[in-house]
Amino acid sequence: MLNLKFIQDSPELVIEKLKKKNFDAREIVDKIVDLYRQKNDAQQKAEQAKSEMNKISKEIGVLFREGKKDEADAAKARTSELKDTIKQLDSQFSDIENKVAELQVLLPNLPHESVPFGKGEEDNEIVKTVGEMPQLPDGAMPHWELAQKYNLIDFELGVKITGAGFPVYRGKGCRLQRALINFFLDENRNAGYEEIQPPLVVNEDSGFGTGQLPDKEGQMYHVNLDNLYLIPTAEVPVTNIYRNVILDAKDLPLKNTAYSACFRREAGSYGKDVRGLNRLHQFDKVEIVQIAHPDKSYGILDEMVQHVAGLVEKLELPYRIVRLCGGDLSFTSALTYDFEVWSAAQQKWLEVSSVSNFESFQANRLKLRFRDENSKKPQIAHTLNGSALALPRIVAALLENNQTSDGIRIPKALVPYTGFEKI
RNA sequence: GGAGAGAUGGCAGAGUGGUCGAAUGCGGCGGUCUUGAAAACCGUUGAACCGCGAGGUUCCGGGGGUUCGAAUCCCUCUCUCUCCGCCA
Repeated sequence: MLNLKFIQDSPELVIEKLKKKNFDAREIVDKIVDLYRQKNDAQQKAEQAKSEMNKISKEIGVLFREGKKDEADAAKARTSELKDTIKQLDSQFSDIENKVAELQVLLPNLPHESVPFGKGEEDNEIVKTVGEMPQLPDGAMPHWELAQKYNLIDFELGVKITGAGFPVYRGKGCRLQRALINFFLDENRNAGYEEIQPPLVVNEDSGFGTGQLPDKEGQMYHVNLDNLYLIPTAEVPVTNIYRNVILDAKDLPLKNTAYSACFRREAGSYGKDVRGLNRLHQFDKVEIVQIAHPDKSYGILDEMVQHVAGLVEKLELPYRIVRLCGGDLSFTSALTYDFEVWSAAQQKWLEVSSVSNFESFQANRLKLRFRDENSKKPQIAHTLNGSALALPRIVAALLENNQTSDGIRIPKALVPYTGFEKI
């Protein structure tokens, strides 16, 4: 969420910048500014009254100790009115504060300067395209047919056991999965990321911290009985490691990587692009997360983009990097680069990674701060994350792009992990 | 699932109605000493909000209550730990 003082100080800037996200913030911002003033007013009055009350209470204490009971009782009489006033001002203050907090959470993050204007996908900016699109042999198949032909993935079985979007992998399909996970984790570790194995289920506070709650509740599976949520990405538990933490500036940037299963309800997205591995309710992903000094976060974003590009290149997949336009940018992100790989049989670009700088948006919610030697006060850090990488669409592209008349070729970098060169 | 205990500063751990934002120890930071370091000694060391400032307010798991006054008493919720049972 955006910092209150910042909204108060530059309301027009907030409104102007959010236009790029096609978000009309005027009404909310105006209300916040107005309420903020009221809040401070109530706070000052309440604090003044409390200050007086504290003073009297202390006096009474002294009087009692000196045995001056009568004087003490007289002083007590003076407090009853003050008590009522405090109660009233306090509730007024907290009412306003709650309202402000409710409104504050409705404002999306401000987009970065470089974010292009636009409504949706079609307005995203293609930063670069790398690699050659393969010419497939006659009779080339989409990955769901290949998966069946080589007995790698059974979608029907998943339906039986759970439902659509929960595929069952088997045999070499499983080994390919494990190979990718290990490959990604090793590559990330070599790039300085510490590996984490987080819980796959999180509480409400964690969901709020990274921005899934309260607004996007419908996207997560909810365990009603315990009021816990299945994670939609390892970003949630990993970033929440640092909730309510004050870090030392010299420890920044902090780099973590984690493999996890991810669970997404994907409500409302049925029908389109859900064939095969294109969109699942459960999938595997290796995530990278960084906690950064605000001055460094954009340099780090570039570094993360470079790192992810390296992974895709080692897998020999044609890809492109896309800078999301304002309309396609997520609620929490300031700048996002999507990685899309070419799925040769589907003749489609598939998103396999999303690398974002959230600046202080998540950190504000998380109360994630760091202490600088120069500044006495802790300040809010920046958070970034990206997929490195999400498996299903990588698998889809690998199967489709590398199919030959006598099997599916495994990219060289992956062979030490799979233990076979061909499926 | 049954029974019990507990939640205090970065950590450990005192504190059971008033000068307690909180003893003490460890850790951190600064200094003295030293060629340097260790040890020892001295000092210092939480956060949020309001205010131009002086300063003020709040925070001892969350919420509510009693009281002039609550870390301390009462109610309630949550969480953690221990033992037993079951179990990967």
